[in-house]
Amino acid sequence: MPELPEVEVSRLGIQPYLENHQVVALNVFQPQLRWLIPNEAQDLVGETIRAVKRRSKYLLLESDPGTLVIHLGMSGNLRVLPVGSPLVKHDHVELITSAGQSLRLNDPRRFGAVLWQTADAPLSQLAHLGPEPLTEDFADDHLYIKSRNKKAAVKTFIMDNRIVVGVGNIYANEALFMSGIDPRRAAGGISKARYRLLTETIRTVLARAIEQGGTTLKDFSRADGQPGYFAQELAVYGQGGKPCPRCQRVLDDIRIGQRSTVFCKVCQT
DNA sequence: ATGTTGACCTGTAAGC
DNA sequence: TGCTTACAGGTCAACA
Repeated sequence: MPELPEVEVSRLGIQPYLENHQVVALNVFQPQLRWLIPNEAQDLVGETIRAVKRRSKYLLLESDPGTLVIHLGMSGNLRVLPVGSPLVKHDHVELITSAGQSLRLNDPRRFGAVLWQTADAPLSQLAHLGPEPLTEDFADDHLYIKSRNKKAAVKTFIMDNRIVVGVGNIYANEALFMSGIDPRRAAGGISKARYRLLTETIRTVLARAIEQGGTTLKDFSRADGQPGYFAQELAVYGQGGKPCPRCQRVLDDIRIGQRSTVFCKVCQT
């Protein structure tokens, strides 16, 4: 569900309620998410959350003894509510702060995760991630250099977290359309100039989506329950069979790596 | 090594 | 009205 913009919107929404606040309780109603929630996560109770950060699509609640790591998977959502608000179906975890707020993780499909990381036990999930697309680490020629001799489709390539993080299916489709690149092309056969354009497009589309509060397709919402408004700016995602916004030809809807891929055979080469 | 596929799980919509 | 199938924002392990 959430790609980088939606995770960042969630981070911005929960940060004021968590940062510099003490954790009073971590209540687990369903420990079996993507992985079993470790008992060590209870080490957060009694600690002060020093910072709320993000790496890739992982949210990081940092305290002195360790970091609570939250991933929203495909259907996860975070809300901040007053303590005692009624639980709803698929509320799996709640974190209660000394300010009387309850952070709720709701995740119908349970592909999300809650993990605990310490200096002694770094998480493998965070170990081999590529650069953050909205920082200097995502260099202009990074994609070009990494793609040489790669035969996989360029869409699969930019969705690979080892190459660059945070580009999920929505924004991969959008960025490739905006760059005029056919998503089926082998990553290794694309020019340096086109990768520079794609790099810039990935930066701008992600930043724009964050500005708009993310993309709400069905169930994503901000921590205050409000939807994001980027869905109305989507050019191709979910628009298969409709006219291309640029040339009016019918948009193709195919599968690449088991993910729906929408593109224009005229505008994307 | 690289590329591809199945698996995890629930909800919803479409087709018969 | 059912029942079955396909698909959905992600990622990881197991294969060829």
